[in-house]
Amino acid sequence: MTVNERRAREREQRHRLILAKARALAETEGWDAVTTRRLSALIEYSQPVLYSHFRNKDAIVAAVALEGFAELTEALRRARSVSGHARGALTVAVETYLDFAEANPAVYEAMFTRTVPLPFAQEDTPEPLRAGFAEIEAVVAPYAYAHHSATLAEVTWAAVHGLATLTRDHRLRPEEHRQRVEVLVDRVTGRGAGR
Amino acid sequence: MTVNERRAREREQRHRLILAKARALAETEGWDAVTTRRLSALIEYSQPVLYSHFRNKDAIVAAVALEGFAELTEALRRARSVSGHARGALTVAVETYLDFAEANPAVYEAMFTRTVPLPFAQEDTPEPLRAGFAEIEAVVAPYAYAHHSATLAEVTWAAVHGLATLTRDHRLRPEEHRQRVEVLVDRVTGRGAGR
DNA sequence: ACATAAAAACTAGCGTTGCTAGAGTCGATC
DNA sequence: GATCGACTCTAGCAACGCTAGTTTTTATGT
Repeated sequence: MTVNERRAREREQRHRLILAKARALAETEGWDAVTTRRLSALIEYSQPVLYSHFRNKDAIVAAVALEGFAELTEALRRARSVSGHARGALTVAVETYLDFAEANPAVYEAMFTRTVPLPFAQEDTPEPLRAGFAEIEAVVAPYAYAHHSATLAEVTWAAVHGLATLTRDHRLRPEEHRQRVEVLVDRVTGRGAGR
Repeated sequence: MTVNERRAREREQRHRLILAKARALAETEGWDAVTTRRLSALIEYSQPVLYSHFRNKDAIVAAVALEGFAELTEALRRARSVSGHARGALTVAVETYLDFAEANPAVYEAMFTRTVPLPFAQEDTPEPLRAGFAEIEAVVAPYAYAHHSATLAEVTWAAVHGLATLTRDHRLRPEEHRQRVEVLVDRVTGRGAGR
């Protein structure tokens, strides 16, 4: 059975190679450049090999997206573990999120814009997605007050996600980035009236 | 010269027909179904006719997006004119925005997700876009406090836009929609701490 | 009324896309 | 060393956005 084990290992390796090449190509030239022909050339196999690993091209994008969720979640977790008191923690979390989106635009696009139908907010939500939301909830929980922390987490997530996409599409004034983060943190923490 | 005038009128009519059919098809079957062949069949002309009206397919999507901005702006303007005091006005504005996104998913996709490069937040921003942002700014201005109203407007826009897209992609708990709007309005108005 | 020139719309086709059927090759096992 | 199964490749399909070149239509001048 050791032969089959080696084969499985090699398949696994090639699986990761496909995702790595797809991701790299998407980051450098955009997702439109990620065609099955170019991708198969990059991995040095013929096109049909791709289809022995993934059902179709969308499944490749979805796999890259899932990687992205795991990485973003890990970045948020790390940020939360090193930052001190609560308000600073929220600022760091927001900046971490926005930095990730800016540093990995293609991955972020796969996660949200290329709207691959990943199951969210329901029974069969993949663990990385659930964990990512839990990170956001943890960092805003101190400010939920009368509301549920999950609801505040959803609204905060929406705001940060909105900033990420609108910034990416150059629809906000670039020089005001810092102020926007400040306003966002102020309002989420309930310091809106400037007390 | 009256002949040319008639021709220009007919061209204008066909121009609108193309946009109307493209929009309708996108809303019923999604933008992937809007191919140049299907669209040309719908307007009962051959494909090249499309290219005498628009540079390419993306230009058609962009034109639909611009229509959408004008309509959304008008909806916000109307909402603001009928709603009473400021806090209620913000709630109505948010609901109007989210209703528009939900009622016209394909148009909203053209406006934001199909990231057609429309010039934003700079010199040559088209009027409908500028006017739309002005509507948002007007409704949040009373709560800017120490900050600039434009900055609060950007953050608020991001939050509402985030809610619109995350809701569309089923990434938020559907039954909590109302609570999210309430939390959002609370925080934007600076009532976060529950005063 | 008819010929002519210009304007408009069509047919046909190019290169590229995602995906797949069927042929071919390689390697482990008896 | 032959055989059979697993794996990979070549070749090609239908559909895509877009365009060159031809045909048809339409307004004008005699």
